[in-house]
Amino acid sequence: MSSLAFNTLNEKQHEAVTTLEGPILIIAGAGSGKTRVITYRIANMLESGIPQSQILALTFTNKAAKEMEERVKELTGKKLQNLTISTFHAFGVKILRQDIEMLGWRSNFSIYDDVDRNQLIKETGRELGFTADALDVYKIGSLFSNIKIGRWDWESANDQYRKLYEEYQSGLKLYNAVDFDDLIGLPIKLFREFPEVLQKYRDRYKYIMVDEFQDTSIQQYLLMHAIADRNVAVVGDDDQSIYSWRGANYENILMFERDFPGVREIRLEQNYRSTETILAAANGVISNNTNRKDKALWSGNGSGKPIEIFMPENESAEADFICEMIQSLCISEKRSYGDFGVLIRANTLTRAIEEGFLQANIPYTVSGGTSFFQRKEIKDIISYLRVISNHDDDINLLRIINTPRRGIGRKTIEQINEIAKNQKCSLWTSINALISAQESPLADKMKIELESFVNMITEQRSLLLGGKGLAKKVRAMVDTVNYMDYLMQEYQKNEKAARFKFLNIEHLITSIDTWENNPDNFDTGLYAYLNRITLISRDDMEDDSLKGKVSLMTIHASKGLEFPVVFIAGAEEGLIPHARSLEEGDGNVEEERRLFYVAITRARDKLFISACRKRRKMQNVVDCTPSPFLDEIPANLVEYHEPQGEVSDDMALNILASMKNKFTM
DNA sequence: TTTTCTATCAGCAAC
DNA sequence: TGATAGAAAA
Repeated sequence: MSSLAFNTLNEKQHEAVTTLEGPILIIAGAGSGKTRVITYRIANMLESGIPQSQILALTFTNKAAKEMEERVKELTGKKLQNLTISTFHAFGVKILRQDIEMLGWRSNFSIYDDVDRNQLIKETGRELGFTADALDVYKIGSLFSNIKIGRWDWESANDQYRKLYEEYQSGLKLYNAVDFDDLIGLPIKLFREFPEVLQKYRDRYKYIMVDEFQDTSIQQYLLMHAIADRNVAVVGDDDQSIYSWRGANYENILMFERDFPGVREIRLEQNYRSTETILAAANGVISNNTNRKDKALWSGNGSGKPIEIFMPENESAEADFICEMIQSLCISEKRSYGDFGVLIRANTLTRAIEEGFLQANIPYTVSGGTSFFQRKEIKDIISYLRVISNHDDDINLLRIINTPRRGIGRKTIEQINEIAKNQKCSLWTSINALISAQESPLADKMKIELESFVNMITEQRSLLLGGKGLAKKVRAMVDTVNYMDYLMQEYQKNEKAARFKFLNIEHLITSIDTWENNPDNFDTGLYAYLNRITLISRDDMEDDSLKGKVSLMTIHASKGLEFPVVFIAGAEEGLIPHARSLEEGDGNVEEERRLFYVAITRARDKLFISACRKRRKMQNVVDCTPSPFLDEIPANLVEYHEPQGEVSDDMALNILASMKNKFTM
């Protein structure tokens, strides 16, 4: 008898969980128990005797992958050593580490994130003699990305950057590095050119699942399609497609039906998450979209409380409002801080709200934005590790060669670069050539500096690559390079900042420690660690730290999550829909609406929305209008709190007191 | 030649 | 507000 509690599934869910053979398309509305269906389905496969090694589940975020794995582990009580649950990108890395040598890279290649990529574009562009205004790396970066993911081609794009693109590509190869888009693109290339490699994967994976299918790009679809035989289950919801700017293409659903004949479609339409009020609001909004599959999402959770819309004077009043609400709900409804999610459209909006939290002493975590791993001090340390593991990684070498300051400045680097360019070699090789050259153009002093840098890296390499205890060794390395002294010196005038950065590094080392002591982790080497962290952009390093804290994040980052109480802050025209999306055409407005829909449907019990009347933008204060989407919420579900005009402090306190009263009843 | 200081510019979403 | 490029100072 199966130990799985199938009786807790509804009829449709049950169908999805027990249909293991053949292609299926699961249309899963918001809150319809999608994650549950996927985890039960995997557990069911395992119970039916399908070996772990044959199962491949692809997700969008690390968070989702991790959560899925944990839930399957709970359900089955098994060790999951051979089960592959990973993000598309992590799966790509896995393939490339195995076989990238066939494409001319070495298997210890570095993975460049956007910052690294833009840096490389800038360097390459300068060499090619682009002027500063033609070298908008942000734009060029996204152009290149769009080319790589197959959204644009050179016919339609701006040709003047074509040469730069080619140089950029050969730069990557020279430095033994790949960028994020390559993590999907190169495996496809590998499969095309070396069918025997593809066959390995086709032989292994017999059951494939894809989560958030509406957000997969054409390339990701192709990667999946290359491996898949016919037992493929894709799960998605076209109303929650919010990544078209990253190449998501909901026409993949049509392609899927074409490429896999006999698709069985299963619709999950019962929402288990939200109150009827919240769901009706969401449905009211999304029904304004023309381009969608019609759906009848319903909830049996009772009508619940009305949605409240506030119009604070400015962003700091908004922050105060959110803080007050959270604190009064903690008392009146015995909520804990972990019950709240505060959602925003753009990372720049976090500041005011964070300040509010700090002032009110409310514990919180921010995810997305300048994530932990994007912080300068963390990137520096990671750059050391990357150069230690891959000497030819020029971008990371440049980052650290003079950090902390070693007196190796622009002129010296130019000379190194010159040699590298002439010899078509990496900077590392070029430095070594300079050191051992008899007649060198460099001053002796510089030679000594460079030599000690090279020796330090080489020494660290032999230390870090052998044996156990990575965390300890990293700490020793940080000491060896005197990084802490460097911080103190650089931030003399701002001791707080220095202390903060100091702590971040401690944090990093602790996280390495927990990582290597995790019993589920069999490879605790440096490569494995670097492998893992390049793909983590959100701070899902410590799960337990999330408990008891208010979550502050972008709407994009909130996908797949839920909170008992949700605040949507900054619901203003120009933010949602974002001003940029209006410039680009009306398809984008529909995506903005879907984004707003995703935000609403994160809420279980109660939803607050706020739209400021004025907001600081850059240096000046701008008048704001509420988002037009607010009018699309049926009026009977909403309590509007109109602005009172200028409110004196006394009055504000009174209003607060009465609000608190209302919630203590 | 390298470091430090000052002025200027620009800001959507993420693996 | 932060990052970055160019100018002045060491």
